[in-house]
Amino acid sequence: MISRKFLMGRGREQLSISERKMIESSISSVFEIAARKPLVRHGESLDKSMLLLEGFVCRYKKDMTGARQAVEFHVPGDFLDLHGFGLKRLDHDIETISEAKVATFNHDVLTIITEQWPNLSKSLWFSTLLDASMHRKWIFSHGRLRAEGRIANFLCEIYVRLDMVGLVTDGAFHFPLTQPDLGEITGLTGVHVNRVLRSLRSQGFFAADRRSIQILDYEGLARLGEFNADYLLPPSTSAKRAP
Amino acid sequence: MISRKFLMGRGREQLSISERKMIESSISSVFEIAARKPLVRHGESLDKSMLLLEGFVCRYKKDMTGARQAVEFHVPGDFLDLHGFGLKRLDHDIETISEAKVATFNHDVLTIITEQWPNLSKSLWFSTLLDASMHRKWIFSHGRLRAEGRIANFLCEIYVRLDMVGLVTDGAFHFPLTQPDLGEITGLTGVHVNRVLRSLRSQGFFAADRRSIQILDYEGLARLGEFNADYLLPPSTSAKRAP
DNA sequence: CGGCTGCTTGATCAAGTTCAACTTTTGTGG
DNA sequence: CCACAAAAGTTGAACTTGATCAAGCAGCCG
Repeated sequence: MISRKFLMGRGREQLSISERKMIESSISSVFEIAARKPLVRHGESLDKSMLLLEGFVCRYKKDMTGARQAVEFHVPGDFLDLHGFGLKRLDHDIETISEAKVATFNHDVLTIITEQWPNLSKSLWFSTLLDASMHRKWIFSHGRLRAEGRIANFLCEIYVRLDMVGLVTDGAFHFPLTQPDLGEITGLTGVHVNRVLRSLRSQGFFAADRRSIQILDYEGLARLGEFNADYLLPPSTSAKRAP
Repeated sequence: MISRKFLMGRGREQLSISERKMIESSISSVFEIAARKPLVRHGESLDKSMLLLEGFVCRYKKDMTGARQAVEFHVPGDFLDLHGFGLKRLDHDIETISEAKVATFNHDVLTIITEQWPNLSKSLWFSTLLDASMHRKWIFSHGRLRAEGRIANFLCEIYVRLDMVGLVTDGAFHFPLTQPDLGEITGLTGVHVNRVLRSLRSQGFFAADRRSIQILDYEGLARLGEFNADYLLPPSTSAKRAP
């Protein structure tokens, strides 16, 4: 079922069988795309929205010099540009970080959902509210935390979000981000990310090999990064964290 | 009409007469509140949402030490906690900055709107998408701009948003924020805000008396703060900016 | 193989914080 | 309305964080 990870990561209301079927039948196409490719460019007009099925994707705003600030990091189960359904165009770019698999939903089908499927609509709205909640956490992180805290905070976020969609095994997960990527996310330079990562690694908070990370001390990272998963409103069945 | 500023600031779709009447009749109460008072505390469960009619309000996340990071600044016409309708509880606090006047909407009435008034629902959803868009601009500002740029950027934001709801006259507007307030918004200390403000003032970008600001060089501030009002998706009738 | 990108490390520099002191303004109670 | 306390505004000096500049090394892709 294509919507499975969406329901794991973003679903909070119970959906009926017919509602799930409606989601599945709303999909207009599924495609794969290589790493480091643009999915949406800011300002272009949109007539469909994309659900990420596999891989990692990031949204970016560019500064005057072309340097990028990431504004959201996406894991499987996330809609990538559902905001585009309401706004019709985006104020930022969307690009893959790893190779990815994506399902698309035409906006005219989403319009039918908003008109005839109130419970599903609410679920879509809810998903965009979660995006906003994640945005607020990033504002907090960038405004109040020092480099070490920001990085610890982001590691906690991705760990918890990947765990929600079943992509963490024994505290470890696939993590193909480069140090410059982390810099674009945390508002630091790649050089400084390098120094902080090493310090965190040497303190035993996590271990990393080429393309994956294992979290060794989630509690410690959460303390450093002042991280609390409540902002994700985790499904009530498991209000606990830190598996 | 109580929803007038909402329509000026957040309305993008044409609403019918009956839809406007529905909004007006959905209001359950209107109240006034003093400056520096809490409106919503994080985590508390919500059964109504508030529309700001007059005054300034801010949303905050607190760090470990109790220091606050503002995550959104609200002007008249903004819903303050519409996100609470979907999320049922907030991850942050909402507090008045000035004295304020607020209209409340019970969630059961909003539920009726989502079930029976698709066009109105979309308008409410759109308003929360604009909040997310503003959040993203703050992430960019905090992640990529230096102190001077961040402050210039915020001054542009508030100037444009207040202008949209008709609260700017000859480039001037009521502005009761203290320098520590600006620090909580921009992620800087009050001391540094002081130095930067003075530098901007002495360069002729704006003038300030006790409780108001007059923007003298919007273009210059926008350049400094890398500000572009597109992210607010201004009503198409006036895609122009910088009155 | 060659070149690009990322990773690593050191040295220097600049931005912004912290601490401290003092002045001005604002709000409150008598 | 005045006195006083609390908060905001201002300024300087020392200090810290992270950026910038620079250089060498290691993977990876074509």
